[in-house]
Amino acid sequence: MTLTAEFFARPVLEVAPELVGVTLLVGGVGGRIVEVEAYHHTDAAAHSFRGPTSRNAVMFGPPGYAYVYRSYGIHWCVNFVCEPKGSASAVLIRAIEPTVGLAVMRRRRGVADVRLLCSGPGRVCEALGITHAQNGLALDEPPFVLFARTDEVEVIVGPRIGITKAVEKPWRYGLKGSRFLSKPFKV
DNA sequence: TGCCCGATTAACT
DNA sequence: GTTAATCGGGCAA
Repeated sequence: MTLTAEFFARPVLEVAPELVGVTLLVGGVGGRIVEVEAYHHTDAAAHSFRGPTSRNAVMFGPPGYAYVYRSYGIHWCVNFVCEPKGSASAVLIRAIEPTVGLAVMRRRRGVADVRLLCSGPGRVCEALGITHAQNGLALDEPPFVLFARTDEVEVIVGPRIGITKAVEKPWRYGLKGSRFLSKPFKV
């Protein structure tokens, strides 16, 4: 079962934990999402907090689209836009358990260790070949494919990583016990 | 226009 | 543990 736009047209705090365990492929390469973070437009840490700009325009559009931005001038990071159009809320994909296209991902990343392929938002984009070229593309059309969870998963919650505003909000979600998290969750 | 800083990563000591 | 790489957004002047 693949995910469609309706899946994303709900509150971001509801969608984010449900993305843990979902399989993401880009151009036939990817794996199971094990870590995400939610960003809401009323949240000082969100790019959309200060209103629309050319960079974050996709966040202000309809749900079910990819928002890709450049991080620290070096890396790409990918978000899935949620909620009704205009809410400007999205889920950052922070880590994936690589399952499909291991050889392609190893070549793109230049590392052999499977645990280092997709454990971090910049690493996910490099391994899956996501760049500015995918900004604004629909998540239910090629090159994107999203497969719904097939089993129940246990999701753990904690504060988000790498931000300086709204640090206390527990809007990071992870797959319990996964070896592929970007950082461990505090017990 | 200029300056500071960031939803990061890898390579250092 | 610290720091360089590298650039666009946001804000002050």
